[in-house]
Amino acid sequence: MSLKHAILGFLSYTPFSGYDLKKAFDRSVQHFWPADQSQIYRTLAQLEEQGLVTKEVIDREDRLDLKIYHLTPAGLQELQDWLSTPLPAEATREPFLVQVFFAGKIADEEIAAVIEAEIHQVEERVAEYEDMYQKWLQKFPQLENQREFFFTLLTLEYGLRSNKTYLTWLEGALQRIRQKNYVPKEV
Amino acid sequence: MSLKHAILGFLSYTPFSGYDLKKAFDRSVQHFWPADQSQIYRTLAQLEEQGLVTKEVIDREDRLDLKIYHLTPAGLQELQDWLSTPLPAEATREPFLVQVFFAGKIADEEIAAVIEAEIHQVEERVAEYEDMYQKWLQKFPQLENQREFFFTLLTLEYGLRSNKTYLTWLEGALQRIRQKNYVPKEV
DNA sequence: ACATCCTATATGATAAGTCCTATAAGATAA
DNA sequence: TTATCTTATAGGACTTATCATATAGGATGT
Repeated sequence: MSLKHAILGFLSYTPFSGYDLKKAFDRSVQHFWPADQSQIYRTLAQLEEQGLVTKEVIDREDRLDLKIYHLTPAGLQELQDWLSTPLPAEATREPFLVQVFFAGKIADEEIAAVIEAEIHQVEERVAEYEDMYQKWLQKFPQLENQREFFFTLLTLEYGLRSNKTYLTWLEGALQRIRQKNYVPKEV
Repeated sequence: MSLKHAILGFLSYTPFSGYDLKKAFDRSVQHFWPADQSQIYRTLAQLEEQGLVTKEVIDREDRLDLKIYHLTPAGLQELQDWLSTPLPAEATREPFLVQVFFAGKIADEEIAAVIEAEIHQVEERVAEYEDMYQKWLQKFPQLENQREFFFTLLTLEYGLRSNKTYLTWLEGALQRIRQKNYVPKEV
């Protein structure tokens, strides 16, 4: 489970409430590790049980208690162990490829429409990443901890590159379907 | 759930037993939709309840009963509806990117080793896909239903292209880490 | 004044998938 | 002969994640 380690990762920078963790996920790793709000709270409870984080309860009189989670030394150790251990080959699930795989069962115009819809989604994603990347590039020279942000930017760079490749493939596929050119390419 | 639709997809070609479905998954879509054996049986039971498949029980005397599943007209309709409906943007989970994202918390040599391990995995995958692709290319001219196989090959082509892009990114990242060059690139 | 949104935490139900194990018999290898 | 592999189906326990909903107060807008 990476959610656990992603939470430890965020807490390794600064303590967080569950609520702020959710916002941190949505702002940064959402594209490769989305996190459900309720799952964050449940995972925090687990991490506390395991002694990897501690809970600081802040009594705010009128308002609800605020719960701030802190990384423990054991938590930092667990994070670093996980970060430096290669993961077993994962199985990505890509339902869109399942659609393409069985597209022989529907008409060309139908699969073409599905591919077009996918192209629009990917184009939006690429534009969004491009935007994020430019913003980071501008901020970068003034940053302390450039090494830390380098890794953040690496993941964005991956998002950009992989989605651009994806887009190229999608566009090529669409073209070949429209031309009724069902002959595979030499790759 | 795509497993349901992938099963309907296979059954749209020919009836299958649960056991043979598992083999079909492992031979073809395993890289983008792996299927657990017990889940296949459970999903087949569900599909039968929903009237999308029918079960033919073959009594083989000494041996265990063999259960062959057939697609119903409703099953074919469900498959075609699903195939021609664009999917909502999915959230891919990529634990490796989580590792890279938080790699600032470990030493360069440690993250470099993790990246190297990933490179090896991806190289193997690319070699495997290249092999599969060449085999298909040779078979292709003699095939009937070239259009159907075109879509199969498209997914393989995607696997090749995306993994090659991934490899390029991994190698670039490794190089920059080794050179302690933490400056982002213009993308 | 009323509605809606934001902050903030949390539970119940369900879905999807994994892992382990059980059962049963034929085929193959050492 | 014994062990392992392949064929063949299936249930139990568990994990991970999602969705809906509940509670509670503050802030903002119309």
